[in-house]
Amino acid sequence: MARAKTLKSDISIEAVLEAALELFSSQGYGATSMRQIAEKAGVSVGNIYHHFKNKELIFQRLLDRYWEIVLDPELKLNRIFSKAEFPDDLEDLADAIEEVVNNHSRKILLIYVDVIEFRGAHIRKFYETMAVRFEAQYGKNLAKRKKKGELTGGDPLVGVMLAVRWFFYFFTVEKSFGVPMHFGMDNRQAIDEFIRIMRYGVLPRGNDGRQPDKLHG
Amino acid sequence: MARAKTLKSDISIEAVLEAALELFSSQGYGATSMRQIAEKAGVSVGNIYHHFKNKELIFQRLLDRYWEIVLDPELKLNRIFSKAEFPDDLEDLADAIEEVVNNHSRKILLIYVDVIEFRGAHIRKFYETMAVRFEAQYGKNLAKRKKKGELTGGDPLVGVMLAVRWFFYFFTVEKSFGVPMHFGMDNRQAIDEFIRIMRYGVLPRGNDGRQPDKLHG
DNA sequence: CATAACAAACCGAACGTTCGTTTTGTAATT
DNA sequence: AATTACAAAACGAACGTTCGGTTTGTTATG
Repeated sequence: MARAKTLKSDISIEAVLEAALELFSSQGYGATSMRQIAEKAGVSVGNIYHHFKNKELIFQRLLDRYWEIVLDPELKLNRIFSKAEFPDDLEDLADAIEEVVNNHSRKILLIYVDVIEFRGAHIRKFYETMAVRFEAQYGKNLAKRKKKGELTGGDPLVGVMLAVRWFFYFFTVEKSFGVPMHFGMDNRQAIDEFIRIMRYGVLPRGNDGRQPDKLHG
Repeated sequence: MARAKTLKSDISIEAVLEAALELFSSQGYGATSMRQIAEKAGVSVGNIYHHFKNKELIFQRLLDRYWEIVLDPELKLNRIFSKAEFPDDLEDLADAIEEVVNNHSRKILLIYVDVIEFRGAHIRKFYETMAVRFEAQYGKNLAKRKKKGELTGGDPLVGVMLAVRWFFYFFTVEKSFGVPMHFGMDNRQAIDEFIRIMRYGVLPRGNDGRQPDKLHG
């Protein structure tokens, strides 16, 4: 099959996916009709079914695209991961995550749609394998730094994951929940505070007489 | 109007709200029909409209109930807030938040439904006033402790809000996203690590040569 | 090069249902 | 008798998917 046909298909498929992304992320999955998608994409309902077997496969495809993006080694965020310089990379992590959230906020909303309407069926694997992915990227280097006394506490991998997950969530609330400055300050300031807390904690250093490895109370 | 009529009404209203909560939190708002709610509640569609003007008011009512719960001064979590003992109260905060999330996970999912289907219209106020509420509870005591050198860094109120919001999010992912142990460890362990990081940070204390108030890089 | 056959892209109506809300009653309570 | 709780049918739509075509692009053939 030659190029013109492929091109026509690709254009229609892309229009359908784009329309569906906009509608699913602003109405939910079940409340979005195929007619709405068709109208928004500028194609017929029959044509959608020519390219996609059913509605759920459209949804699945959109989420798969998001996983492709966030797992792409060329993504700025993943390049920071591969350098494994935590906690020195916290500022860079925050910036890169803000960029991902700003560029892909609608796809991120699909995660919540999935949680509600599919009980997380299409996102489970990504979250279940999260710890393993971070271990693969940061494990070696963190172990080395811990051994050299450059990091303290328990498993430093938790620090990485906490920071990353938190930044994703924070920027999503700011952008998609419609509550900018929900910490009572602008993003930059809030991120600086988070980073400080993650690096140094909230308890003073030096003459506080408390041991870092002793749990309180 | 006397008691028997009120009782009948209350029973029906409660059944409708309970049915709607289950359906909205597992299907989304737009994909849940009034006939489904009626059937699940064991009443007629007409009867729902007798008690509620329209579908959205049911949804609104459910969220209002959640705000009532989380803002109730008698709630264990709010009693911890009122004592304002951060960061000593971190363990208690985590426990109380886990309890809220476990008891009200469906209502919490409505927040995400609102973000997607109503662009956060019914939840905005709660998040917008978050910082102010924390300031009212913790502001005075944190300022005192900071002045006495018991806390370090910038605004300690950020530490409280970070902890609380993070705990809510973490437990929600564990419970409602269907990915228990998504940090590669059980809840208890993960929470212990978070608390340690929030108190002491990930950088060692003592001979690290870095000043806590100096931003990195 | 022109043409016919073929395959894929595309369309819109139809199938068998379902929807939010209103209307018109009945039953129960006051 | 008046009011409230409740039910079921009706109003004016809308839905996921299939079906029976039409249109467009490609390939094979003379």
